[in-house]
Amino acid sequence: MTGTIHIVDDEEPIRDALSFLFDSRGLNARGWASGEEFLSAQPLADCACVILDVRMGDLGGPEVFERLRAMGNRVPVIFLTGHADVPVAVRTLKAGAFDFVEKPFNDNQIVDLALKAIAAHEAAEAMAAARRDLETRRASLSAREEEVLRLMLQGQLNKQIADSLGIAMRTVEVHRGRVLAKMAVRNAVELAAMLGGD
Amino acid sequence: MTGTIHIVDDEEPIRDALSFLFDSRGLNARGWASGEEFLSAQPLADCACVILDVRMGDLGGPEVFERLRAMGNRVPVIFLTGHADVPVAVRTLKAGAFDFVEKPFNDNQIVDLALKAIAAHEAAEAMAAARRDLETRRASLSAREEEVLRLMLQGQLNKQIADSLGIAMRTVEVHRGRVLAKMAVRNAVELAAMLGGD
DNA sequence: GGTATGATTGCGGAAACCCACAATAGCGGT
DNA sequence: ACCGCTATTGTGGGTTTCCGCAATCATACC
Repeated sequence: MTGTIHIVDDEEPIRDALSFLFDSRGLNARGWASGEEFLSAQPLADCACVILDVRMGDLGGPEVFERLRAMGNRVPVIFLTGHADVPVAVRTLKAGAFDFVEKPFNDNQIVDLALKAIAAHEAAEAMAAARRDLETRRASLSAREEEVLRLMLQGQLNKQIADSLGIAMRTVEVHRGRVLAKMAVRNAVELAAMLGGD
Repeated sequence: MTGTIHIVDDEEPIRDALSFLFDSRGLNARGWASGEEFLSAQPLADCACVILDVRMGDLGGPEVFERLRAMGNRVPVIFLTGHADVPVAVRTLKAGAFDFVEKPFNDNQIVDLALKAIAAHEAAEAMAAARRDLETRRASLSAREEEVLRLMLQGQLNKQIADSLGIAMRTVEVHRGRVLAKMAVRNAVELAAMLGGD
């Protein structure tokens, strides 16, 4: 496992307890006393998981969560709360939080949750990386090539594509060849299998 | 919009208020005084949306939800609760509930939520129906045809598939043709676009 | 024993795909 | 004017797909 578990809570005893807990399980953890402190500690590249207290001084957990997402960070977030705040729980979960736990929490449960979050995120990251790779490749296509790609994915024959675009079949063949090369696949089937119906 | 909005709550005033509310918006709604009553009113085929109170006599909302899911019903469920029960909210949302609302609720909010739930479910249903259609078709393939299908999706040529399976290319061609026919597509690209990397 | 289903293979051919080589043309930047 | 990039089209040819016609074989079921 790579990355650090970041604990953001304004109560030092909680931070210390969680830090100690994760350390004792061989997990790399670090505490922060406020949302501002955590967020300004850029870069947050080594985030494996973030544990956020809901109620903190200026910046509450949900706000920190929102800012993380706003800056494109997809790290899994587990909320801790000492108050039975259902609307906040619902909102954060629907916004993509991994879990929402009431204090006092169970040690094993929290560790388990963090591990699950990290595992799920890593799996999602692998998928996302593959997807980004495809997107990057696809972005390198010229406008015409992109058009041809779309029609290819609809299962159209070169001749039909040529008619749709009002160009010669030979031209379509050339575009098609370039598309396959740029997308790093050997044939249209592989391409369609990766891109699906997008 | 098709189907009825089912309201399951042991408090008659709430049922009546919600029924009246939905009726006044031109939505078809019906109330039930208990989970048992609702569940035993088979078939539940015309469910567009279910609104469940969390705490009810014998069978609580979460249990009703669980049973619905256990019997394969994917209808969107909105929970209502009079008590700030965070763990239940978290559990039900993670189990796929559409939303979790605290009483007292806002009339417009509830209607809006129900409409959103129904719209989302209908969209999901359309996707699921297409998927089921594919699954059904795929299930009609013979074992050999399924093998050939898999290798086709990997972008392998007939010759390579023939080598992989240790059979003649002509045989692969026959299987391939039958696969395309049974899956109701015109070529391998269409097939791959629908099935993706499955 | 008869029948049905599915796997297997061959022959031959039309249509489609893929590509190397070659050429023309427009557009934007130096 | 020259260069780089892209679109465009043609010729020719090897490869692959798709399919009709025909046949053999095994398994399972009546």
